[in-house]
Amino acid sequence: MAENQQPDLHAMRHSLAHIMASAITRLYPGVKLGVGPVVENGFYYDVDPGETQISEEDFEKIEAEMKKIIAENQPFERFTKPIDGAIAWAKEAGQPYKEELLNDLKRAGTTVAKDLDPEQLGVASEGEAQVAEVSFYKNGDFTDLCRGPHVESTGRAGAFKLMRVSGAYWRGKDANPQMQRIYGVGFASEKELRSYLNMLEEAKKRDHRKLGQELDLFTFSDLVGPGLPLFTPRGTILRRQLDNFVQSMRDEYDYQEVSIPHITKKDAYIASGHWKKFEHELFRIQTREGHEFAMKPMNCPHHTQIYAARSRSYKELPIRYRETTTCYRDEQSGELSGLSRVRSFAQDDAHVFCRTSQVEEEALKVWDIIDRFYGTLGFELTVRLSTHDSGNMEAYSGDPEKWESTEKQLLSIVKNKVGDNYIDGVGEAAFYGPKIDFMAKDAIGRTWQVATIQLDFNQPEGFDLTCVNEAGERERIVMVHAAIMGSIERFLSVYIEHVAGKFPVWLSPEQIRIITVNQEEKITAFADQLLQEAKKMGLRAVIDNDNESVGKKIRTAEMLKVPYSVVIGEKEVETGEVVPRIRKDIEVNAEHQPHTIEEFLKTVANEAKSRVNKTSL
RNA sequence: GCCGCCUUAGCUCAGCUGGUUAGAGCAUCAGUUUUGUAAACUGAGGGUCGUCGGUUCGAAUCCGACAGGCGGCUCCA
Repeated sequence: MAENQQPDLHAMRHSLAHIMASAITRLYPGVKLGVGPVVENGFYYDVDPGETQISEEDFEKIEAEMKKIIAENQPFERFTKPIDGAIAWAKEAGQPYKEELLNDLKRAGTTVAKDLDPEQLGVASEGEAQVAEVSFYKNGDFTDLCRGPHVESTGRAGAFKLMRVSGAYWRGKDANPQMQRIYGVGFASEKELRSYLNMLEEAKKRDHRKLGQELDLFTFSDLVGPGLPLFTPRGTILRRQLDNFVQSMRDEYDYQEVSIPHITKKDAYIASGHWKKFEHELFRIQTREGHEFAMKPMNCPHHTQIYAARSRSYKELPIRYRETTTCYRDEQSGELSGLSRVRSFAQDDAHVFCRTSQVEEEALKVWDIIDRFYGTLGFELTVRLSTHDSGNMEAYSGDPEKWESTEKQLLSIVKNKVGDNYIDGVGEAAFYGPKIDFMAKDAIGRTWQVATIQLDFNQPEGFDLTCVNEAGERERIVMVHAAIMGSIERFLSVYIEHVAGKFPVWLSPEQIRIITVNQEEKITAFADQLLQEAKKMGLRAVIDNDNESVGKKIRTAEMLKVPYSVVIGEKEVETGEVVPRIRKDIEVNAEHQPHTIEEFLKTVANEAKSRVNKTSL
C-alpha cells in the first residue's frame, strides 16, 4: 500500500526525541529526564540538568552529538519489564521523574496528569497494579521508558534542527519544579526541513508587531504601560472600518446600541459570579470614601442593569444590546504579546435577553453575521462546541442539569447548521454557560479562536432577570453573549498576519496616494484637484508632493502597501487622465490603462463600498 | 507570575577579551536639484549605551536588582 511507503513522521520525531535525550545524557551526565513527546512539526524533551543550564548556544554541540548517534545507526530495541521492576530501574538510574510516572501507571493506569487526582500525582502505591508491565526502548547505551513506536534505527530518524529552549513546569502544574524544554523540528528529508524553516521566515515577515510599526498602525509606551496598545490615526481607521462593518450587520437584526461607564462597584461582579473566579485579574480602584470599584473586565453586568431598569413584557423580547467598548484585565505580565494578548481591549460585544425558546433563532442570526464577516475577510471557519467538564464542576456556576439542557440546546443548533462538522470542546465552556466558538484558519494555515456565541443561564439568576409572561407571571430569561471579532486588538493581530498588511481597499488606512513628478504649480494644482475629488467621494487619499525622485516616492507608497497610487506630471495635466499603479495582490481584469479621474475614482469607490479585493480597472 | 534569552539614536544594527570626545544605514531637518514608476546629492541635528546600585584607577562592556521586550510554561470571563 502507498501509505506504507510514506515515512512515518510520528515515529521519526519520537525517535529524534530519544536521540536528543541520549545526546544530552552523554554530554550532561546526571541529567534527569521528564517526558519527550512528538508535537506539531517536531518534538521536545523536558530535562532537568541540575546545576548546569542548557542554552541555545549549546545546540551546536547537542546537534553534533545527535548526528553522531544517527551516524552510528543504533537499532531501537524494544523490551518490557514488570511494573515493579521498572520502578526499581528508575530508582537505580537516578530518574525520579520517570519513577513518578511509573508510580502513576501502576496505581491509575495512566500518566496523563489531568486524569489523575492532583493530590496523588506520582505517589508510590502499594497493592494491585493497574498496569502489569511497561515497555522500554533502547538505542546504544540509552534506555528510556517509552510506549513507542520508533523507527528501526537511529539512522532513519530524518532531518532535524533544534529550535529553542524554554521553561516548562513538570506535568504542566505551576507548583511543580520547572524543567528545561528543548524543542526541535523533524522532517523526513533535508528538503522538507528547509522548506519548513523558510515558512517560518515568511511568518516572521508578516508578524503583526513588525507590520504594526512599519505600517504605522499602533504603538506601545513604557510610560503608559505594557499590554496597553495606542492606536495611531491609521490603525484607528482600520478599527473603525471593521467595527462599522460588524455594526451594519447588527443593525439589520435590530440590535440597539447602548453605552456604559468603564468602572463599576465590586458588587456587580459578586452578583455576576466574576468576582469569585477573576478577583485577581481585575484592576481595582479604591474611592476616597473607601468604596471598592473595578475597571470593567467585561460588559455583561452593566448591560443586565439596562435590561433590569424596568419590568419587561415577553412581548418586548428579544431585547438586543450592542456596544463596542474597551475592557480591562490585569493579565499576567508573561502573557502579554503584541495585540494578541493585552490588558485593554475593545470588544464588539452584544447581549441578547430572551426566552429559552428564542435562543436558537437568535444564535442563528449571530452565526449569520459571523459567516458574512469572516467570509468577506477571507477566513475559513471551523466550529467548536465548548461544553463543561463534569469532572471539574467547581470551575462552573449553576447546577449540572441546567448545564446538560443548555448544552443540548446548543448541540442541536450546531448539528442543524453544520452536521457533524464541529469540534467537541469539553472543558472549554465559560463558567456561566456553554458556547459555540469559531476558529479562523489564516493564509498560512494557522488557526485562531475568534468569534463566540455564548448561552448564559447563570447571570440572569445572579441579576434576577425576568420578563412577565402570558400568564402574568415573572419568568426567568436567558442571555446570549455574542462577539464577532471578539477583541478588536486580538482580531487585528490575526488579520494583519492573514493579509500580511495588504489590506483590501475598504480597510486601507490610505487608499490612494497621489505622487507629483515635480513641484510645478500646474502639477501641484492638478494633484490637489484629484485629492479634493477623491475626498468628495469618501476616499482616503494622500498627496506626496515631497522634493524627492518619483522612484523614491513610489517606493514609499509600496512599502506602506497603499493599494492605488497615481503619478501626476506634465502628461496627466495635459490629457486629464491617470494611469493607476495597483498593488500586486489586487485582482485586475485589464492591463493598467489611462482613465479619466472620474472613472478611476468611481472604480476605487465601488471597490471600497463592496468590500472586495478586486477592481475592474 | 514562573524558566530562559534580549535591551546602544525614531527604526535596523556595528562597537574584539573593560581603556581617551560611542559609530553606520534608513528616517528627520536644511540647502542644492525639479526629478516619469521600488532609494538624487551635500550637510546638520539626534544617544547621560533601559533604570538604579555595585566591582574597578577606569564600565556601553563585569555583577545584582528593577523595568520593558522575545520564546515557552501556566492562565484566558
